[in-house]
Amino acid sequence: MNRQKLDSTIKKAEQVCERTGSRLTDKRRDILEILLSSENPLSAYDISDTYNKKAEKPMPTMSVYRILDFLEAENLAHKLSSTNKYVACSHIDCGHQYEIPQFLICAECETTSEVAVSTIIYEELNKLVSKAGYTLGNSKLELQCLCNECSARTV
Amino acid sequence: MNRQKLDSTIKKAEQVCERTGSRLTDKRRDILEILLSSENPLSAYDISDTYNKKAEKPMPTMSVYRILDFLEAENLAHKLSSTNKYVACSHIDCGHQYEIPQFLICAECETTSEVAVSTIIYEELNKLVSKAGYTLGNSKLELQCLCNECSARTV
DNA sequence: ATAGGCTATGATATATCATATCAATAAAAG
DNA sequence: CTTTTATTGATATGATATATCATAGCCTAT
Repeated sequence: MNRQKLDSTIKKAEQVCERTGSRLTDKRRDILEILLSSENPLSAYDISDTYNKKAEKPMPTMSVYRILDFLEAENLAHKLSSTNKYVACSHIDCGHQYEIPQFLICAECETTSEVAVSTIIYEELNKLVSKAGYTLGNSKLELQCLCNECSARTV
Repeated sequence: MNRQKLDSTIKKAEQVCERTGSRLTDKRRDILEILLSSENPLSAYDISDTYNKKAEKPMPTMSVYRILDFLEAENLAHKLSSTNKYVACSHIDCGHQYEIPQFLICAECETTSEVAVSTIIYEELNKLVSKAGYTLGNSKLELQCLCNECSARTV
């Protein structure tokens, strides 16, 4: 992500926080920037390593976890539970309504795309879930895939 | 799961292993039985605790992990990555073709149901995935839900 | 039957991921 | 400016998981 895009995304993120009455502090912004700048999902320890390489004052990983919790609560970041890693939300810019996010994760290189679940999938899932005696909650979908590059390599 | 059902499921599991040229050893069978007998998903450490309560000779958790890997490879068990817990496959008995398993996990009590993904969902997912430049791999779907009981309680 | 190879398990260490708790500091509100 | 609340730091610990090397059990062929 280039600097200009990054700045505008951060600005959007600040607005999101304003609306919920929370604050995007310097450290929170730094962590969000690290996520936005990364091609791939990062673990909490990856993030604190990255942060600490640049910062004068190191941040303990425990603070990173807290900040990640905050970013998740604001829907600015997501945790991928299949890999225990974190990504920035891809839709901060577009001020989207919150939908079920779906992650396509390359099993080889971990490249990850976030797309919204299509209405038809959502409806079908809902049917299935209620037939089984459950109510659908705030779910994320994580799909193990191969990206085209890795797919080509492994042929 | 009652004893009779359990025994017939284990027998099926043995056949599955025979077909792949692997062995369902005593310990592997014991672990599978623990999973089959449990209402809820269990962590590897839960499993070794359960095992060690009954066994004369305790099994180290590391062996449990190895056995879980084996059971997963044979599709006799699944790992739920959203909770880091393990469940027996619900479809050992029916000798099903392997399909995308979908887990409905109650966010309150962890009660879990396994259902197969409907064809329509599968097709829609495939479309989405290829449009995004990926190929769908061996995925599982995990949905955070509320079961009817917990749903009633929290109203 | 037994020697050799293969599979399965045990034992130990260590890596990785995450939460709890209490103290210190910074920001907001009165 | 001082009280209150939100944020961050520091330390300890818990929970989950892998790596590695050693040992034991089992198959198969001579």
